Amino acid sequence: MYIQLLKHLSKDIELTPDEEQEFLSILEHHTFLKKSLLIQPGQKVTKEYYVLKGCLKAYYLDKAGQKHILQFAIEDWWISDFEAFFNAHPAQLYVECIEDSEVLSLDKSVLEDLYFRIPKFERFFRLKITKAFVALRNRILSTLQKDSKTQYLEFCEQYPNLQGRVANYHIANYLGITPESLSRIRKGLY
Amino acid sequence: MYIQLLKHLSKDIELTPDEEQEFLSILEHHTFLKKSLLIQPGQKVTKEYYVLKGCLKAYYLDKAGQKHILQFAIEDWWISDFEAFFNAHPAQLYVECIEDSEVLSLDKSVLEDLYFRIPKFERFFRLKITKAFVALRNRILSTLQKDSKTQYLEFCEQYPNLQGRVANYHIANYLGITPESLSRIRKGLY
DNA sequence: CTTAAAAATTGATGTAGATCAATTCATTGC
DNA sequence: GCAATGAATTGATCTACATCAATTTTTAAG
Repeated sequence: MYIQLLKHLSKDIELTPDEEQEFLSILEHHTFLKKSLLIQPGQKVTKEYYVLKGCLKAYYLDKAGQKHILQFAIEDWWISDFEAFFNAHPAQLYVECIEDSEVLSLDKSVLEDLYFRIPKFERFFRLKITKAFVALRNRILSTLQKDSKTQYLEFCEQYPNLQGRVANYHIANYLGITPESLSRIRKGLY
Repeated sequence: MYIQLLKHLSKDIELTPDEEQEFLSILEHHTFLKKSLLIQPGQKVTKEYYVLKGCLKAYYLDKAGQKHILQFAIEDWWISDFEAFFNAHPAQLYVECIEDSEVLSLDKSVLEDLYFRIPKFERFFRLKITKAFVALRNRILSTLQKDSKTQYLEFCEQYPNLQGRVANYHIANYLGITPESLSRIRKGLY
């Protein structure tokens, strides 16, 4: 069942079968329908989610009512309002299913317990957050440096599994441009 | 001498005097003149730097020869090409002193040794990178959401110690706008 | 103090991408 | 299979900020 997740862990740390079992035992399995909200602004965020199946987005709704997508997540990705999760602040983001989805949830306090018992997991999540940091750094470099067309092409290259699966207006939103502009970019104008 | 740094550590972890000494013992002290390069593209990056005194910037030079500043660092900040440092890739960034500076360097392999001996330090750097991740997330949210004027005002609010100390054209570059535009923003136009 | 170099400002003009308003195309539920 | 709703496209116009070209102000070095 969770071979996928064990393989995911093994990319960064080596676990004994017992440790693997211990990790699996602290996860909870959930299924959600499309449009379900896993997180809403104001809520306490005690969980982060590993996607077994489906597709989700994390977005911010600004004062003017504009959505801004910060992250997508499909199979084998983690998603949450990480700011809120890490700092025990109220959520600022929505996390919503774009497709019917199946996820495993990991509770913060249970995880912190685990860190003390098996420091290897602290290492795992340090490495994970480090990669996320690098990805964001590169995203900022892109926005500073590249025009929208290049950013779109790089997005398609970097996330070939999202292109086609996620609506174009979502991608446009993620890239910080309008659906109209993205349409023209895809037509080869600009 | 390094009270500042010990205080910095104590914000996130509690150390015994022995552990504090052990940490200090693995650091190296350096002084650099303004314009010195601590890191250049292509180099191996084995160190991250804690700023005791002075001011530095980390920037990327794109194919068109344009600079893009990703980070400033003043007293009590860490700086490096973190992508290269974490992933043992060749540097993509320059790290350069904007002022004469005094830094402590921390070597990656020595640090990883330390993680095994004292897992508390793995925790410390996990928390550090987590905060850096959150800061980047908020920076992306800003660029998606806010006009240049708002971004500039927020920059001044968030880094009151940098505003005034760092040249405006550096700040403009960091924000991804031209010095001309920043000048007009500061004049109240736009 | 003087001069050169670096930084900031100002004005005129250009442009990528936004916005607004239809229109067409695709998907979903009945 | 047909509305109805959601998504994508197209065209006309607008705007925040870029670019280019001087000019002025500030800083630093001899």
